Amino acid sequence: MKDLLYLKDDQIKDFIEQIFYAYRETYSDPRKILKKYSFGTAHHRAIHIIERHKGITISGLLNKLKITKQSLNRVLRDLIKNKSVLIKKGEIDSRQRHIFLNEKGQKLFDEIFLEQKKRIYTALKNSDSDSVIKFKNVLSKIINE
Amino acid sequence: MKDLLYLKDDQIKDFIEQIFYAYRETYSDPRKILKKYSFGTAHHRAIHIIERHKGITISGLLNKLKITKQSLNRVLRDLIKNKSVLIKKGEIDSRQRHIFLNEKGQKLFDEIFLEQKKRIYTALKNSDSDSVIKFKNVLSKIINE
DNA sequence: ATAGATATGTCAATATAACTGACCCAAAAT
DNA sequence: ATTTTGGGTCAGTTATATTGACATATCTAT
Repeated sequence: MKDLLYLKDDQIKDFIEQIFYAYRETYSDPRKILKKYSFGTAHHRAIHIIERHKGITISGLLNKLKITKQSLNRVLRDLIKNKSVLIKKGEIDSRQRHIFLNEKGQKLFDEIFLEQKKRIYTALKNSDSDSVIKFKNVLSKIINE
Repeated sequence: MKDLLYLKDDQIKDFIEQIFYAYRETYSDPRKILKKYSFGTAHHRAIHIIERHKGITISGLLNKLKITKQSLNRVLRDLIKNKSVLIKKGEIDSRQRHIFLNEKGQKLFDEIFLEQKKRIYTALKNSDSDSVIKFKNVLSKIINE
């Protein structure tokens, strides 16, 4: 058994602070781009998850975003109106809606991502692959509960 | 030169998604406690930074939180009213205000932290010390720009 | 001593993104 | 046939941020 010095409260407090900064900076980078389309971070988060989980259902998206369906509805309405997002009725279960980015939405995502990527890319480029793997592992553990 | 496979866009997109989850979960854990005191996450973030940077000035706090002074003012007013936070005039530069948690504020911080700590503690406990060091390093690089 | 810069405080209006609660319909599951 | 599930929507409210304008005290530099 190691001494677990790295589990000291101060270290944990630092992580809590750093996670806040990492999130804030990562998601504030593309705000100018979003503003061009009159979108905010709420739209960004939805677009991001839709791009990563193509065809996700409404309830699937709700589970990832952890917001109310009323909140999601407003965001999706904006994205649909803008023709960035496309909704398809489920073929198996026609109550369900499957959500996709269409061409316009994908272009918007790409533009956002290009901006947002810089920060992460630079950080990873200056780290070795073992660090990146371990970063990913710890991050996963923080999320998984 | 390695192949840098770990810098593929999909990996970066995953990180962007995971950083969002990590932040959201870490900061939503203590919401019930905050609600007892009629505080929200804005108060929480301020308390956290004040605890980690005792005696920080208003402008120092603004630089860390990256909000406007009007926003911070509302939060600080609540915390002062609640007697969780104490403001001292600067001795060297009396324009400055130094911000501290007083006993009540420290107790509140401790209560919040106890709840919030669980998630991080568990994640770190299940990682080796090398992983924790490397997690910290990559996280720092993400923040530093 | 005075002029300008800095640190902070505050009023007012507005924007964004979330919430609660109450309903509704259509389709699936029992 | 009834209940449950997936989704949609109206209305009102809350939390947290913004912009812009100004005010005051104190420090710095000339």
